[in-house]
Amino acid sequence: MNVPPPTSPEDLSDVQSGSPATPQLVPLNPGGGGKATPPSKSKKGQRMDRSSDEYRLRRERNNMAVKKSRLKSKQKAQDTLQRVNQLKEENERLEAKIKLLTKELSVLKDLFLEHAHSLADNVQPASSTSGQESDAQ
Amino acid sequence: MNVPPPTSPEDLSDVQSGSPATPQLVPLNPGGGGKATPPSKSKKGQRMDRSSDEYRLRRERNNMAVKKSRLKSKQKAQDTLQRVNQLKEENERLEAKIKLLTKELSVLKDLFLEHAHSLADNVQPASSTSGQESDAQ
DNA sequence: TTATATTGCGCAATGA
DNA sequence: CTCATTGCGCAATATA
Repeated sequence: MNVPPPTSPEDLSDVQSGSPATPQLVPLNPGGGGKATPPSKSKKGQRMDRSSDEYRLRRERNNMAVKKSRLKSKQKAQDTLQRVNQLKEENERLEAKIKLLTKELSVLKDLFLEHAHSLADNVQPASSTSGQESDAQ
Repeated sequence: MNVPPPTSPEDLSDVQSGSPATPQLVPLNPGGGGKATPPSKSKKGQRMDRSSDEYRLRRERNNMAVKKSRLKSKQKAQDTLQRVNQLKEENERLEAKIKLLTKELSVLKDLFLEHAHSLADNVQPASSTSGQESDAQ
């Protein structure tokens, strides 16, 4: 994802002032040769001067983009966290409901058993006293 | 948690040196005032030279700490994401169970009604033909 | 006060 | 080319 300076990390120096105005910048020449603003400006391939307004503009834009991206990232993280809480709540709700339903079922089954006994006492002697059932996974 | 420079966001820095030999120096004078470097040598209180080995050491350590901290942060985020999936799964499981229980309940209730009708036909003439019930929230 | 942990920010390389 | 991401270093803070 990131490639550390493969051959030579030439950059450096900047340090600018945060508030006032003293962007007195540094010269910094590329090769040392004469070409300052040659005819064919191949602005690519070169590290570009930090003084160039082209450079400054690009930097500022990137800074904005970075800020935006990070904000977005942070937002997403927060949303995810919120989602966790939401899901936890819903989980509790569901478990409560399960508990309720289970209890209701239990009551009905008991009634059934009771009734079965009545029937047994009245019409049938006794065969098997089972009223169990298994729970599904 | 964090306190963004309320009055002046002075920061800006950077300058990463790829090569060991770098900076020649950056004076950096306070503004004008009187106490710049008080009588004795209070190595603190000032911005410290970037060439000091003390400085370099501190920087390197901080860089390590930053790296560590960010790694940790990233880990946590990932865990949170995983937690979301886990909760979503459990939620589905619970909903399935609810569905099952609801169905079971429905069956039992129908049996009850059926039975009730039988009883009515056998022992009781007829009172009310209602077999409705409401569902609890 | 010192040491480490967090956080915001700019830079540059790289991905889209 | 422009914008979005991401690793990294710096410095200001926050914690310990």
